[in-house]
Amino acid sequence: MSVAVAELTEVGSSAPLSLPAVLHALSDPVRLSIVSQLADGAEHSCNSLEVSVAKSTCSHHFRVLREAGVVAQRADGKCRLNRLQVQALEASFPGLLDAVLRTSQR
Amino acid sequence: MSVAVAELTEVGSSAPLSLPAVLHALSDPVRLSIVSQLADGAEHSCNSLEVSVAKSTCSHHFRVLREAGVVAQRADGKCRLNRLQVQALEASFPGLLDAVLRTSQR
DNA sequence: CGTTTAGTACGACGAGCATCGAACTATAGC
DNA sequence: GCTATAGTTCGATGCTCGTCGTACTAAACG
Repeated sequence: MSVAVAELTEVGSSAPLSLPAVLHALSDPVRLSIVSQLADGAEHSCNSLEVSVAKSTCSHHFRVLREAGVVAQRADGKCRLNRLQVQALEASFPGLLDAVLRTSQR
Repeated sequence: MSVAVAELTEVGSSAPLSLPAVLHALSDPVRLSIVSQLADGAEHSCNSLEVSVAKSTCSHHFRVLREAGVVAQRADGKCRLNRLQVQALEASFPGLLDAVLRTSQR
């Protein structure tokens, strides 16, 4: 079982982006909090975010977000920098991210 | 086991409306299809909608949608008429329903 | 090289979910 | 009253999910 080459440098930029998958990714409070903290447009490492779960659980949530195409991850030294896939989401589901962020950030 | 009185006339108009719950309700393809078919603003009975699952499964999905505050149900003769809770959703999560419907209806 | 730091992968566990068929309730029509 | 129609409720089943601890990988720092 070989791993896609792209996964080593950049993940999350070429998925079909299914609406149910995106909605499911956003339907968990922890993941919603992550997305909310990523909404400043900057890149954040995993542990620079405030999450209330164990490290492995956090990694799991990032994977769900990645596989749904909500976030992208980039290796930087010993950190992984995450950022919201704003443009891709906006292209597939215009207005959705804004609507979610507007109410979850409050 | 007594049933709440309100359930016989009207359900779904006084819930706190949690964003994760709404997103979860919308994250299932069958429920997304139901919501999409309800998007004309009219009331539809359960079996007037095109769903690909058994009657009991359909009933289950309507319950999830109801409990999340996405739809409301009203008894009418031997039918239950369902309608989208457009105003309540718009009040709590402005733009969300539009964003979801715009892409799921296509 | 050894150690710390950042994150992933792997089971494991318990809870929840989508699905079904069958039984039940209630309304409508004959 | 009987029957058909419309939904709900009730297990049961199998899958998925969120959570955790532990083990692992890889980069940085001494």
